[in-house]
Amino acid sequence: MTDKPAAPRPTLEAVAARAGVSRATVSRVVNGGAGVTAPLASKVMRVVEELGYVPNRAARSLVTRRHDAVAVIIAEPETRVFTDPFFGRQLRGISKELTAHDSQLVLLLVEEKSDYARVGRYLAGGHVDGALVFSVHTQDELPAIVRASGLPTVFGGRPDPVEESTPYVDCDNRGGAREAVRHLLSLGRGQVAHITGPLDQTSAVDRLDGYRDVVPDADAALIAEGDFTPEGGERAMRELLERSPGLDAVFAANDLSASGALRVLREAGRRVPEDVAVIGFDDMVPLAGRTEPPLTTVRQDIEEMGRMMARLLLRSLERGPARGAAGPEPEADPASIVTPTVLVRRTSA
Amino acid sequence: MTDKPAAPRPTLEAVAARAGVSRATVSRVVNGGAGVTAPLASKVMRVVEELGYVPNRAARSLVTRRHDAVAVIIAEPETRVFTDPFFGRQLRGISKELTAHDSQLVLLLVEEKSDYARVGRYLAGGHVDGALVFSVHTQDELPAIVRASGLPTVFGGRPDPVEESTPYVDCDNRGGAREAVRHLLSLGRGQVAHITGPLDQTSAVDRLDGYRDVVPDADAALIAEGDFTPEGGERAMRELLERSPGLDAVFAANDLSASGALRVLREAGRRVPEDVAVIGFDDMVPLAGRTEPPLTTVRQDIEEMGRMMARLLLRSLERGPARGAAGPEPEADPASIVTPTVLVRRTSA
DNA sequence: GCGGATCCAGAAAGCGCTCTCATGAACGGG
DNA sequence: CCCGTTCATGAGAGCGCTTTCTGGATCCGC
Repeated sequence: MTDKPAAPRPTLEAVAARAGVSRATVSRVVNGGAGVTAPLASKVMRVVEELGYVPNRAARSLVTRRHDAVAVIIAEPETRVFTDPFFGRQLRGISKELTAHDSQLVLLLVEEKSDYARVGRYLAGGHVDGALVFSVHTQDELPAIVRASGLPTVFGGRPDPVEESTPYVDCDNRGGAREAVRHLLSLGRGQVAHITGPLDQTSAVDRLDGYRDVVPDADAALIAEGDFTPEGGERAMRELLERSPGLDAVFAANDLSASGALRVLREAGRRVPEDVAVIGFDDMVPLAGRTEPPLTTVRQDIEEMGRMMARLLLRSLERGPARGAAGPEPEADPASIVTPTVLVRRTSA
Repeated sequence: MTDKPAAPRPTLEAVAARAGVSRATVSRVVNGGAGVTAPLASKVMRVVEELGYVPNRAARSLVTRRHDAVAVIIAEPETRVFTDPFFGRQLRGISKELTAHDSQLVLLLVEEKSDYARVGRYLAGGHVDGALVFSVHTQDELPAIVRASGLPTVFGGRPDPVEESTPYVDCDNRGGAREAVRHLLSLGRGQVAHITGPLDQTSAVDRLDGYRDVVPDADAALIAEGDFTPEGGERAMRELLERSPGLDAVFAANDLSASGALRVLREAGRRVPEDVAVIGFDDMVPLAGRTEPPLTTVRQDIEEMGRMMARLLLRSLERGPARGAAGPEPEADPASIVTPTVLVRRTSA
């Protein structure tokens, strides 16, 4: 009838008593064992094992002021978040890196502006050691809110404007776009159109810039604004066909728009790639390989980007969070990272 | 030159001093203000506001033994995790619900069996109040490990075997499958084939069972094993075409396999839906609406399932975690929830 | 108008841990 | 063989908070 009295988890005290040493010694052993003689250390370890002792994180961070936890903030109102495996892949990279450093991942999903205050409060509350923030919209208030917390931060995707103090990790949107357009040119296409993404996102702007780098004198009629959705891609493609019936290639700012473009081209009786070559961006799984025809696209290593974000953050944490001016070697802030992209050739171009 | 001395966050003590009351009073106000006279309370609140006081969670949980945090454990070796927006959508539902209850979401991504021990340790370490676990494989050790922690838990997807003590939330896989197959029958199809998922996952088994419920006497040649991937779907479809050339309908266990089946059917010169009707499962965005032709499929409300998992867990937390036998009203454990599915008709069937 | 019940506020004891500091043993040099 | 070091260990303070317990004021009924 009487249950076990809820098996109280063993404390440092308990381990110390059982091993016949002081709490301080057990603490030292648990934290790496520096300055404890081997025989004593192994004795303590045995007791730790035996009792199944696990340190109480709350007690520990109360005194160390470290939490071994970082917040991952994903702010995306509805669209894209998780429609697209993008964030998932990124999370995976982050998780791997954090786990390796014995840090926890606290996930904060933000959907509405009204959540911003909550996030700010949480960060200011000092429950985590740092933050990884996904902010893709220009003129977003989130970066400022996060900065106000004073927490070491790394952005995913280039924020706008860029602040020297907070590094970011992004793929080479501009370079990837250039490569895509150059490839279309190398195929002998003379009228390369571009379907942009929503231009309030830096990635969309950068891809457009890359396109312009290669065809600086492109007719404005060859550029149509999309929104990273299949429907937007369809709309843009229809526009383009009307304005520039002679086009023979399309570079879409992402795979989703490209899939929409593909559909419209098919309906219009244009063969891909014979009449019109198409290239997307992202190499989105499982979409890109399953379109009709399979999509040539620019791939970014999303998981690796996540891992880099975490690595960057952890490194700045090691150097002590927000160290004052007293720090001996200023040791430059870790710089932002731009990862390379690679053109994946399939059938559409 | 001299930086501000790192602006120490105000403590309860500071607020108390400033408001001219004791720490205890401030604590009471911060935690709801029960038993404090209105004028005093509002005075304290003003100071809290003024100083931007945020309680230190570590200190609080040290004494309350609550953490206002829930672990979300996603165990999927490579495949599917985040290739598929499934978990992302689920996370969103969970996040919304937890946020509303002021709880944190600690994400634990598990890739290999070797990570299981780490998870077990983390849970046993008592850093979270409960756990939400995604466990779809039969005979997986994870459920046992999680149960060993003694933490209140809710599973996502029916675990196998089911334990009375830990509820789960799943969609009505079997019922959804039945509806799909019945729909095919109602279209006048007489030879309905089935491409299964990997049969070590309960969802795949349940969908197969649903298929069998409707066509109990189906020829074994009409069933081919897939693995929830497009490639598996292609393989299975080819097999089926060879074994049962007369088939006129296919129910694929998920949209990904259905997309593979579609491709093989097209190559084989079978028109969809005229010659062969096809139905998938999941209503996976953005795939299902973009296949050729658009896929008829069984939709499950993933986000809602996530929200329900969180709600179930929070409810059992409110009733006190792992209350002993002394609890006055046993108040039945929250029961598992099976959410309904809905058939989404597009073009393929 | 007095005694007892009621209620609000404060004092103080920890929660489990880390870390500084003091202590004493072991050691080596003169 | 003694003294100054060095180094491993233990004692104890305290991180910021909640919560019991207690004191004192207020209120009610008789």
